[in-house]
Amino acid sequence: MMLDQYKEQHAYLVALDSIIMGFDGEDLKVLLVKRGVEQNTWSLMGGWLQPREGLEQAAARIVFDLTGLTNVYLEQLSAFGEPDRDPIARTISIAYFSLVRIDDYESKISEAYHAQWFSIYQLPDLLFDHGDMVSLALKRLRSKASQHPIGFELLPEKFTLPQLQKLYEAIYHTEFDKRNFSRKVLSMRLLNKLDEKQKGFSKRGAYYYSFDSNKYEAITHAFINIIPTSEIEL
Amino acid sequence: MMLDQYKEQHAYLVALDSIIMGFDGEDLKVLLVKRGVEQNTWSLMGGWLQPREGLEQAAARIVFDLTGLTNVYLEQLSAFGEPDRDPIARTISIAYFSLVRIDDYESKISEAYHAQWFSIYQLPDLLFDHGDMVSLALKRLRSKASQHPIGFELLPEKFTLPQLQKLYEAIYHTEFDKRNFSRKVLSMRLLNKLDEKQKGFSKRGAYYYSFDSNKYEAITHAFINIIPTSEIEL
DNA sequence: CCAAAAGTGTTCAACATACACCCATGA
DNA sequence: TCATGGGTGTATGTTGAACACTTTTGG
Repeated sequence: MMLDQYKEQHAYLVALDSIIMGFDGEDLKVLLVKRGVEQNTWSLMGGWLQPREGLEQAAARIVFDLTGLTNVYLEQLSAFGEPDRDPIARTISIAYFSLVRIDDYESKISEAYHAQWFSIYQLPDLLFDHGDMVSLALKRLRSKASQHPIGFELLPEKFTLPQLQKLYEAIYHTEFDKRNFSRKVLSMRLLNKLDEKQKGFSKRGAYYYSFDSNKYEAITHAFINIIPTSEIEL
Repeated sequence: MMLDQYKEQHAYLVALDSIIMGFDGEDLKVLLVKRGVEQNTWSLMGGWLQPREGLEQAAARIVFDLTGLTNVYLEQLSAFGEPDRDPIARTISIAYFSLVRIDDYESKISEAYHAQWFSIYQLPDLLFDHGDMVSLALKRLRSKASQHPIGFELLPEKFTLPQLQKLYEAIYHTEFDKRNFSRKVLSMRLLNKLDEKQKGFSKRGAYYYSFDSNKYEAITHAFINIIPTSEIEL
């Protein structure tokens, strides 16, 4: 039974948009699609909230529809609700940002949406306020990644220190000193060095490491200051 | 003209809830009300999104309705949308947190809502998921206040260093060494020391300071590490 | 004159940064 | 053998944290 006080109120369309980010070894990338109404403009992957869905659940469904991936990193970014943000009808959009392992995605890609990865630093014009969403997502990623180990969501299980460094350089769009970087990263004692070396990329081969999430869970305040403080822009 | 693709979609009620925080010189406080449907339970101040309103605009209206204050600090916290969060009807709520100067409020308070300040560390049971909203707001306040000068939103224009320290101690629920605190805070060079001393509180009287927002605008990365890093919980 | 709060400096340890050379290997 | 990327150590300055005494003044 709905009370009168509720009945009198306007209702609104509620959409979700996902900023899906990946890392290809060189660049930080965003996955864009050409969707329904606006076939001329690149946009974020999105969809409508369904009646019995939670918000994060809906965002996960939308990421799954495009990438075939489950259990990806997902974090609510912000709700966007300017009255005219969508000229067709008033829509409240809740933006989620999502980090995926780009190699996993390659194997599961759905062709239905003509999806394409773009460097986050060279994006085309985007639909509605999707450009704002991406800017905000990058800001959030930088601030989060400086204090939480979410970078590993973008790398394979096994990765080398040079790969990890390239990733952080892509996120912060700058370069780090490799000696200081490796000292800092190893001093956290959250990486396990494997016996195996990467083959085929460099002649010498770099050791693989894996991130130890159990150790991370066991201690708090662990992931502080991996990035030189002078490089952090908040 | 609305496209069919839009017409087929469900629409939802959209509400806004405000976590209004203040500081009384000792404790960090949250302003709660007893509202409409649920007169037995304390809840956050909230309201419905109106058809031509932006989200932040609506949140500002709601804060104004309760406190009579305009130009308060307002930041979107998160959207809450679990299907059954409101048992009466499915509602998406967008929570904003807001910082007010508690003395300004005293002079403008509206009696209509039976509002009351509660210490954030001793809250009663709250309506729906409002308890989660407050927890999240506190987390956000801590993380934000450690790197941005938003604490001043909770203090009068003129404040003493002991007052500022008490504020940060309330936010982080801990104690700081006053020698280290004043050194750090003054080393930012964002406070102007006034000639005037506080009267009536202590015998000696503490100098008043004011926050120089122009200087803050002029430099970036300014407000880093006011809080001893060991005290920051993110 | 005394109680209560304000104000102030130093020492030590930890961390951040800058910087350059040798190593391993496939081609 | 050489070119390419991998890996490591040291010295210096800066910052963070711990710590105690003197000053002011109203009652």
